[in-house]
Amino acid sequence: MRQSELLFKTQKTPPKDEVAVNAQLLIRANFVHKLMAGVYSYLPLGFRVREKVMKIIREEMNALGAAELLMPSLQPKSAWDASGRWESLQKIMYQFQDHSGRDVGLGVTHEEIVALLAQGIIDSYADLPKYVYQIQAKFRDEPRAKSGILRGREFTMKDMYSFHVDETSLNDFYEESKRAYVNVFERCGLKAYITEASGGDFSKSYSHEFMVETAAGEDETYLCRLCGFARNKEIADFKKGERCPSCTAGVLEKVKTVEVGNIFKLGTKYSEAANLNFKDKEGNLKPVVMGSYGIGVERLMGTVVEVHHDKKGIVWPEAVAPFNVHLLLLGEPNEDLQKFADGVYNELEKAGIETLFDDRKKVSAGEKFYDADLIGIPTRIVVSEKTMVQEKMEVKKRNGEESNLMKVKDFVQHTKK
RNA sequence: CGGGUUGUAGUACAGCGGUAGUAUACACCCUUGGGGUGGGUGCGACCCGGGUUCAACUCCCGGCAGCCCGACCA
Repeated sequence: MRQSELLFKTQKTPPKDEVAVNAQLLIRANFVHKLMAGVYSYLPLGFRVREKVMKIIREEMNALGAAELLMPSLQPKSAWDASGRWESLQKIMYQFQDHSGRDVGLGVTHEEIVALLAQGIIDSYADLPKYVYQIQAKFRDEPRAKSGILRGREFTMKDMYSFHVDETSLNDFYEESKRAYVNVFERCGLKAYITEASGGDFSKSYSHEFMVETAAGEDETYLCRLCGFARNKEIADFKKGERCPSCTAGVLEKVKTVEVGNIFKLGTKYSEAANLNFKDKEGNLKPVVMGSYGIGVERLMGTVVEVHHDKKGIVWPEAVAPFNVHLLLLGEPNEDLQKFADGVYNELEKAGIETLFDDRKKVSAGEKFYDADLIGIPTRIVVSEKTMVQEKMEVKKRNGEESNLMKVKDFVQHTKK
C-alpha cells in the first residue's frame, strides 16, 4: 500500500489525557482514534493489526475443531430470563427499550444466546461434542473504561462455546483449549501464564485466566519464573518471596499482569436454564455440559504494544505487524529514482511481502525515519539516489541497529526462506 | 459509584475581569534534501448552562466530558 493513499497523519505529541503507553503510541502513530472513553475507531493501520490478530485466533480455534458463526449483538430480554442474568448484569449491560417498549440489550457475552440456538439443534449424544466460536463486538457499560484499548466499552471478543455429554469430555477439551490459547498469545509475541481464578458470574467452578506480564496490567499475579506457576491475587494469599508451591524450587514474585484470555467450565448452568438437553445411549434426557472461552481482541493488540515498544515507538512482532516491510523513498525523486522505487515496491508486492511504501512527497528523510520508527513495521527498506547507483536498497530491522545493502531479488529470496 | 485532577486551534502548552499568544499541524512562497532543514505569509480555539459584574475564556454555582486512584470487572 502506498502511504500517500492512506488516511494517515502521525502526531509528534501524545494526547495529554492518555497515560497508557498503548493509547499514546497507537494514537500518535495513527492506528486508532478515540471517539469516547473506551470506544475507538480502528484506522487503516490499526485495522490491519486487528485483522492479523483475528487471523491467528481463527487458525488456532479452527485447529481445535471449532466452527465459526455469528450471533446477534442486539438481544431481547426474554433470552436472558431463564438464567436470571438480565438482572445480575444490569450495571454492565446496555439495556434499553425499543420503540414498542420491549426490553432489549446489547450482548456482553453469549452463553444464553448460544444455549438457546443449540437447544434447537443438539438432541442426541451423537451430536456431541460440538464447538463453536464467533469474533464479534461486545458492549459493556464499564464503570471505568481505562488504559487505552485495554478496557473498552465496545470491543471485539472471540468467544467460543463447547458442548459435551459429560465433565470428562469437557475437561479434555478444556485442556486442549489452554494449549490453543497459549499458542495464540505466543504467535502474537506474548508469553502468557495460566492462572486459576474464580468463576465470577459464570460458573460455580473455577476458571483459568491467561496473564501477560506488563506494568500496564491491572491485575496482580503471583508468579514463579522457574516453573511458570501463576495464581491470581484474588484467590491466593501468598507472600512475596514465598517458595513456589508447585516446583518448591522457585520463589514467588508479585507482578502486574493483563488478562488477555479467560476460560470457564460452565457445567450445566446455562443448558439447564435453556432446556438444552440430549438423549444418552440409554435414552435418558440429560443437560448438555458446557464450557466458554474468551479472548479480547483489542486488549490483546494493546498488550502487544505494551510489551513491544521502545522510546521511538512500537516494535511489532512480525505476525501481527500491519505490514512486513516499510519501504521509504528518500528525497525528491527524479524520474529514474521514482521508477527504481516503484520497481522495488512492485517486486516486493509481487513476492507477497506486504509493503507500506512511504512515497510521500515533500516529506523530509528525517520525518520518514521518525514515522517508520513510530509505526514499528519489523523491516525497513530505504531507497534513494545513493542506493540506486548500486541498484540496491538498504535493509534494517526495527529492533536492530545495523543495516545491509542488498538487491531486491536477494531480499525476496532471503525472506521467502 | 466514591476520591482526585483537567477542560483554550487538529495536537501540545501559555494567558488575562476589558483586543486570546506560542509551538506543532495545515495552505502558499523561498530554502533544504539520509534522522522531525531554516525563514516568510496565511487559516484555525476559550466544553455547556446559570449567576456576579458596566464587562466573564478568566470569579462563583451547576452540569457534561477526559484522565488517574479506588470499588467493580461477564
